[in-house]
Amino acid sequence: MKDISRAHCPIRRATDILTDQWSFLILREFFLEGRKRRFQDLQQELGLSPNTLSNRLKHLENTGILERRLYSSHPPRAEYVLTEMGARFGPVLEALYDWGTSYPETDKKPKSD
Amino acid sequence: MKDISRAHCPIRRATDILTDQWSFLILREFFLEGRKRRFQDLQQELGLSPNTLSNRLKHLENTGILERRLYSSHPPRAEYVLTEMGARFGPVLEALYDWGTSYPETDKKPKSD
DNA sequence: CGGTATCCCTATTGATACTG
DNA sequence: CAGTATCAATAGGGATACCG
Repeated sequence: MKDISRAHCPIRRATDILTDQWSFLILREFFLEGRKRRFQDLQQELGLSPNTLSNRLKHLENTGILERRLYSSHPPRAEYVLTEMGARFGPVLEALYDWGTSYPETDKKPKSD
Repeated sequence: MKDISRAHCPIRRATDILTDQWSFLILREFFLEGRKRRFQDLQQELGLSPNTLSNRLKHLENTGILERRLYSSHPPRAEYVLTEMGARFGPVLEALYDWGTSYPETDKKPKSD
């Protein structure tokens, strides 16, 4: 592994933004389903409450990972798209996917402590 | 990006285990500082309270990512080491490191929403 | 359709003191 | 040294109803 310094650590910067229950999974939808996602799409795909989704989307917007585009307000039509920074997140998800794939499903149980 | 299905998604498996504030950063110490870490090392390196560290270490132990080795109880001497599964986490941290490196420090502020 | 507004619950975290 | 015990604050999250 390359030189990772603790001061201003890039991993710390990443986890400060992303370590809630949903952010990784929201971003995953953009790589799995398409670059443009709508509020209702995400809600159905992920099965989370609208207020939670709203909070997380705003957070990802404020941190420059997603961009919100409002096309009409009546009826409302909004789309969320990955920014440059958001698009660069693909390799992280791939690495996480690979790791998760090799995680044993049965002999160790997540969240059971 | 490869085929990522939502049912039994490996990324979901990963985030179920790791999306708290500290787990990524604890694991990072094992790649940055060495494969064997002691309780006090981690506490000083990360600057978290002992109960929080204790909780997270137990969680990582229960999920098969770290192994705890107790060598003597008086004075106590314990070491935490990466399991096979834990060692495979390196690429994820590297990808996250790369992403974090390209994250702009100034124009967008994490955790400020 | 794309959200807000409430209400409420729980997990995570910090601070601090203490123990074998 | 390696934790545990308490106490308390707070952020994340679910459920539900509602709004423009």
